[in-house]
Amino acid sequence: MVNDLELKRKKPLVLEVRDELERMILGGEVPAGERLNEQTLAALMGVSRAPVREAARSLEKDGLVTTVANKGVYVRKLTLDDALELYELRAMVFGYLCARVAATGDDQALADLRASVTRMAEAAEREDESTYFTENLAFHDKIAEAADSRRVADLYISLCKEVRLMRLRVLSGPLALEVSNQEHEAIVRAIESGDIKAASRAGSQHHLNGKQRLLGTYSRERGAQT
Amino acid sequence: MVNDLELKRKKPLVLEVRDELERMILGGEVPAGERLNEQTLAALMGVSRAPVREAARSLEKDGLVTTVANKGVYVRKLTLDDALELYELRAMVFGYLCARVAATGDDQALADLRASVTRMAEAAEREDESTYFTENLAFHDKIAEAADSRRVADLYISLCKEVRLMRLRVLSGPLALEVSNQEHEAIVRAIESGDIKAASRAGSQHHLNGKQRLLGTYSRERGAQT
DNA sequence: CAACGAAATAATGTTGACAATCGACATTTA
DNA sequence: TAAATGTCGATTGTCAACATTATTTCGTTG
Repeated sequence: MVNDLELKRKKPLVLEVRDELERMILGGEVPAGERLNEQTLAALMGVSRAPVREAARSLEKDGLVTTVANKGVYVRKLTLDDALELYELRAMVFGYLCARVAATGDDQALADLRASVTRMAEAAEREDESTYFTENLAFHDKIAEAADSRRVADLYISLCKEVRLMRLRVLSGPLALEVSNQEHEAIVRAIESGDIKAASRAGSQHHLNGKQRLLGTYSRERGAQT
Repeated sequence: MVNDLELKRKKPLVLEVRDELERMILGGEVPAGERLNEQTLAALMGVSRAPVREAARSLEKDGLVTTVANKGVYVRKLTLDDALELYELRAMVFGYLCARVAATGDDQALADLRASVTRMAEAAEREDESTYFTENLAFHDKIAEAADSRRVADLYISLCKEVRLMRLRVLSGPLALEVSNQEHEAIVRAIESGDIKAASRAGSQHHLNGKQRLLGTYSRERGAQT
């Protein structure tokens, strides 16, 4: 029975640990630059050091931590320049993904994307930033999946997590949500029309605009500080 | 018992194992699709299973192997479509790297690149494919380094290794070497002139041309077979 | 009192052993 | 005979102990 299998879902231990560590890092429970102590974490989760070690190495491949030989693994600390580079890289990769979806996209995936944009529009209307944030992540994941290119999709998802290390709040204020979702709308429209180049451009532009929003946020903060 | 590996223990053991595995895979000693047996490899290198395991996980992040739970790690087998995607992805990333070098490149790096192109020209003249192959890899690595963006450079180098999984010989014949190096020449010239967009275009085009050469190779082989 | 160095401490790196899991083969049964 | 099931062997997953390396502490010395 299917239900039985789902009930006793037994993910490999290392994946459990990995997800927990990722949650702690992206959730901000452990600050950037902090060292992850293997045996402390192992004791905390009630497992041995081996799975923790392996999970940490797995996170390294996603760029969330950096490993220093004989010293340990540290939560990666991004500089502004690092973040800007990530935005540009993401823009390229996302443009590629959008182009692929436009070229090969099936109707089901397209309908999902449409529905997602609608939900985000509603969340933006309500100024519900939390819901918008979650749905926004899901929207981008959907495009990555629909592009049917595991290698590139994994890369893109990894880049998105990496950016989240900075714990930015560039999408705040009702106007920002509105503007951001208009870009989503443009992406979906380009994909629907099957215009590959337009889809690529719309996808890239979305993250390049995000980069500009980030720069705006920083210069504003800097102006407020001084 | 003392072993060769134990003597040169300057580098972390896992890196030694990693490099050895990578050499075996890229060198074609273990065929694509083959499973890597942990304890066999451990015994072969005179170490325990843990470093082998960790090295294998490290190779997974570079896309050289895939891991199946409770079954083991397998040398990744690329389809033609996979390879074509990799070429496009590489083209984007390499274009970005070239643009960065053009924007920030220091004179020393530029001189190195020039010298590298000269050496490749000489190798092409002699029809020395082996030397050209090695120098070609070094040339691309140099650009990745000079771009001063560890994250993207690592990605690019990783993508190049991944492509090598297919063990293609698209660069064979004196004409191919000549043409390929003309593209290198164009890249260096664009970088020297500081023209960022031209550098990006030249870099991308280089790998897109490589993709076309690959397609040509395949259709020719297919034609010969049938 | 500052500076150097050695011992103590704590962390990671490595190892071999044990447990869990999967695939293959043999056995049973309808 | 063929399908279902039980058992076995091999391999990965996990663990606790040991070795090595980095850091800290504290005493000695100039």
